[in-house]
Order: sequence, then C-alpha cells, then structure tokens
Amino acid sequence: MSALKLEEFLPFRLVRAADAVSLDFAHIYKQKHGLSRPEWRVLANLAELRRATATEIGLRSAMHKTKVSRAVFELERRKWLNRRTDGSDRRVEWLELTKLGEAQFAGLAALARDFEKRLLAALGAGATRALLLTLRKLESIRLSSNC
Amino acid sequence: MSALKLEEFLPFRLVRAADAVSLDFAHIYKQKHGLSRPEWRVLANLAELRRATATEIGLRSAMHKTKVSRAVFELERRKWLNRRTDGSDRRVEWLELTKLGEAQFAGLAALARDFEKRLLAALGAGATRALLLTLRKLESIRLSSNC
DNA sequence: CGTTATCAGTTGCGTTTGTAACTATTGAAT
DNA sequence: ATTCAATAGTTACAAACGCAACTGATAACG
Repeated sequence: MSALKLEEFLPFRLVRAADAVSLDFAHIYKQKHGLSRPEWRVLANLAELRRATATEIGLRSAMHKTKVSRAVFELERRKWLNRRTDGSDRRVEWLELTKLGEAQFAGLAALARDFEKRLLAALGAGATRALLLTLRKLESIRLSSNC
Repeated sequence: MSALKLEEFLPFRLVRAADAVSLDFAHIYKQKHGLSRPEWRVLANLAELRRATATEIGLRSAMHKTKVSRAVFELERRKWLNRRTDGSDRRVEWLELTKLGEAQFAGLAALARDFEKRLLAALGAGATRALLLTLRKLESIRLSSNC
C-alpha cells in the first residue's frame, strides 16, 4: 500500500553514493594534510579562481558562510592563504593562496586527478558525462516548496 | 599546471547535488513531522522491512550505529516503533513500527512518492534509470586505500 | 544629509555528529 | 570449563555544525 522502495528513491540513493565517494576521497586530504572538507573546498576553489571572496566560495560550493569563515580562518592560520581588504569596499576581503598554499594544493591536486582518473576508468566516459549532466539538472530543480 | 576543474570533479559535484536534492526533500519530513534525517531513514527502512535490527538498518542506509541508536530512541519515545529482544540472542533487538508509526509513515510516503514523481518527470525515465545504475557502480567502487 | 535597508564576515550558543570507551551477551579456543 | 574475542547496542565527550544575533561598512531613498 504505502510501499516506498528506498533503493530506488533518489534523495536516499544520491546521499548514500555521495557519502561513499566523498568519504573515500576525503580520506586523502584528511590523512595527508589534516584538512577538513570545508578547508579542502576553500583551498580548491581558491586554487582555481586565484582570487575570491568568502561569499563567492560559499555560493560556488554551497557552503554556509560560517563554514567558509572558519575554514578561511584555519587556512590563514596555517599561512596557506592571505586576505586583503578591498580598496573601494572595506566589507569585502579578497582571499588568495600563498606560495605555501599553492604548493600544498599542487600535491593534493595530483591525488585528486588520479582519483578522478580512476573514477572515469570505472564508470566510462559516456556515463561520467551523463552523470555530470544529470547532476546539474538535479541542482537546477527545486521541487518542494521551500521558499 | 595544478589545474583541477572543481565543476567536473565528481566527489564535489555528487555531494553538492545530493545536498540540494535531499535538503529539498528533508524540508517535507522536517516541516511536517519534525523528523530528523536519521529518524526518517529508520522509519522508511522499517516500513519496508517490517522488522529489522538497528545494525541492519545502519548497514542498509550507511548510518553510523550511534545515529541509528539515537533515531530509534526518539521514534520509540514517540511510540512510532517498538523493540523486542530476540529470544535466542539477547543482544539483538527487533524493531517494528507500531500502528501509529505505520500511519505516520503512510502520510510521508505519499509525499515521497509525489516528490519521486516530479523528479522522474524532470529527469526523464531513461536518465533516472541510468543515474541509479551509475550510483550503484559508484558505491561498489572503493578507490582510495582506506582499508 | 540623515535615516533605513542591505551586505560581508564573525561570533555565541544550542544541537548534531563521530570516536572511543563502555555494558551485556554470545561464540570460539584451548 | 575458563578465557578470550567478537557482536549488538548505548553513552560520554569533544569537535563540527547551523541559526541567529552581532559588527562594521556601503547603498538607497526620503
């Protein structure tokens, strides 16, 4: 009657798969550098953007601003990034990696690309492309009526 | 050099999409019944299995046993489920939904199926099937060397 | 201008989480 | 039989989290 097949229910399956894969990868940056996931994300975003604000990073990676704030604080403490207040709007702080931060990231990025390569090999190029497309579609849909 | 395109990096994309979809759905059971995600999961598993142990539920939904333990406690407090110690192995506790629990679940399951239907409509049947298959493949792969 | 709203980012605080240690029970080994 | 390992589940504690309230700064509007 009220049957709901959990194994075919996307919210459930997505979270379980995402947890599995991301925990698997998290093992790399946690083990090797003691980074948390928010810290890894800030690092990766900053490596890609060269220069960004905390808000920007939060938007791109769907992280709460307090998470970003704390991750930035920790990376700054490690001297992996530095912040500079914007000249024309002193609310804004521009973040960028230090030489040290870039170097640390380079090592991690190599591991990430390797991980990526193995995923691609396991799934196949077509399925991977299709997956990325489907994920984008999923993100663009807002189904329940939460504001 | 050390470029890593985050938007094409699966661990990142999977988590972000899963967060979006599951938060979207979580809105339903949080708003309507004040359930947490672990609680919802225990409820759904139990509705499907009719009878299960906490360990079993933890395995099926990849939840830490303390999470399951606390969710079970809360659902028992609400009298949505009851536990009975196994006759031949008194370590094991069999869980099952009460009439109340089943009734509450029935309402939620209807909303879940509706949510599911809208997802299916948005993605298409083929893409949905492909997604589920790909997710299964992802879960079966263990890439990094974490034991 | 002066008031009010808005925005970037931080911090206080209660809640949720995972780790590790614990209880209780059963199975295995000598 | 006695000891040791393994298992189901709970609990204590510290870390991580999100919300709401805050500071400081700019923009918008009368």
